Amino acid sequence: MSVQVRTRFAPSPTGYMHIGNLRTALYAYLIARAMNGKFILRIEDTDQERLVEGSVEVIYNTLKLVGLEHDEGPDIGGPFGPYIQSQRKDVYKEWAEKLIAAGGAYYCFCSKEKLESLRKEAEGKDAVFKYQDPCRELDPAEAQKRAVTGEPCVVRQKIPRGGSTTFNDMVYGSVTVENDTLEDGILLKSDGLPTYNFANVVDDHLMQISHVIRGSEYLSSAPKYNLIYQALGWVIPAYIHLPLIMKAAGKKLSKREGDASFEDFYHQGYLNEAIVNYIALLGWNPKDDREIFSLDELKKIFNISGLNNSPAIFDPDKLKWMNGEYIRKLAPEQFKQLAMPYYQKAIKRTDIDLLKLSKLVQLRTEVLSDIPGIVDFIDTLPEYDVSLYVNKKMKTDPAISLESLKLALVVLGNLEIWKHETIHDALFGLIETQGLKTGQMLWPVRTALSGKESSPGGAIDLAEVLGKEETLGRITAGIELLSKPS
RNA sequence: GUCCCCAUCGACUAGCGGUUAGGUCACCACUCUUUCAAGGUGGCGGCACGGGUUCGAAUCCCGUUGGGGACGCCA
Repeated sequence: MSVQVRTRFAPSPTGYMHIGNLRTALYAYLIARAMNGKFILRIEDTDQERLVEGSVEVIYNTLKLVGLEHDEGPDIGGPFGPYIQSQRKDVYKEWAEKLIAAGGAYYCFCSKEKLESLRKEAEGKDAVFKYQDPCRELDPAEAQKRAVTGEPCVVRQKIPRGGSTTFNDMVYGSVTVENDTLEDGILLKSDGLPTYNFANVVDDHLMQISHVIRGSEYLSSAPKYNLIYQALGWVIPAYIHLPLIMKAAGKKLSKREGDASFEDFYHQGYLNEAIVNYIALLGWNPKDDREIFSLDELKKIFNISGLNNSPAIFDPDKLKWMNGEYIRKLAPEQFKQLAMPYYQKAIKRTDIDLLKLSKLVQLRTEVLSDIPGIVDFIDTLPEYDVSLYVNKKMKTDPAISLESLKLALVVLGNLEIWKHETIHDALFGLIETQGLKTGQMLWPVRTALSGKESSPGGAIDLAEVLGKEETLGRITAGIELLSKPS
């Protein structure tokens, strides 16, 4: 039996693309691709109150940015459309009526206010409100009559009394729940739109979704959905529930708690490839020791058996490391392109060879937003203390440094051609003739040029990038600083 | 409160009855080196606890503890 594998990503347009959501999308996509199936995008906008304008675009943009191309969806259509739930109202109504006819649901005429007050009352008793709906016992024919005449009502699921429901999950195995712990949840709201509980079942069936992939927060309600499938005589899809991604300290990863959306990371200077790679490994592993995977590679090797079932904590440190790996792999020109906006923030001078600079900065960048801090000395020499010239390992102190700088100033001043090689030869010539330790010359020069404890490159690199004039100026400034009586 | 799920280094994880419990991040040391990075080498560090089952348990079962989730006219 070879049924077409079809997976879907079904986000609600309620804001930004959460990292956990993205990972769900990634896995759904990878499972589809690995099994030669289709990946469908469906927008679950049945809660009109939570809609956030522009969030559908965020979803499209994010998926596009990270390369998760869908085969069917609102924007590109497909044989099972519409793919936006708010446009499928009639479909849900039709199936709700069929479900009622099949004995799997009933009309409920209880008011929202009544339920709310009952719920509030229960809260005080340290127990959770479980509603015994009198409408469940209504005569179906009469109930239907009332509904048809326009009396406000909802449709509730009719959970069988007694017994238990078991379902199988490809990650969690077999899960059994006593029916009596389940509630007669609302399937169709009074505004005629379905709740998730109903819409996802109807759409997954109608859109022929073979593998339902979603976060494990749905694990405990999955039996309810199965009851609907059964009542309607539908084939139950394969379930793949995913462990949740948490923040440190056992807190759920959320927008409130910090930077948990894809956009945030993206704007901070994380590369989308690195983000995808990192989250792919949060809850899945390839069974070997490799960790760096492109999306194309993942498409080939992703398999459900590598899925993990315990919650994972999102580790920003490891993401950072991985991002650094991706940055280092970039071609220098590519890096320069990506770094450009950050250079523009920190460097106003126009005489800097940014490609040369990039070669120095690239190795030292983990996140693109590090860049301004790395190159902040380029435009203007920071004020620094004489103590920077003291370095035990380099065997330098202010006195030696002063001598070295004076010598360097002359030799470099005489240089006709200003490039790495000539600067190198000039300085090393000096080191040899003066019998200096390498560091005794190079450390003072590097310090004078950067005014910083550490810099993206050594003395020669910095001199080359800064240019002759600026180099001589900064060395002169260093000499002045060191000549001042302390 | 009720129900469901989970449990290997600080973090991500490999392990699926017999391993010196492996890898990666982080951390530390050393090394390379004209700083810092990057690279190389090494180190630190773990099977939550208690019972079983078994010749033998990280691995199987039960309980405890801890963590997470669900219990909305949210998804």
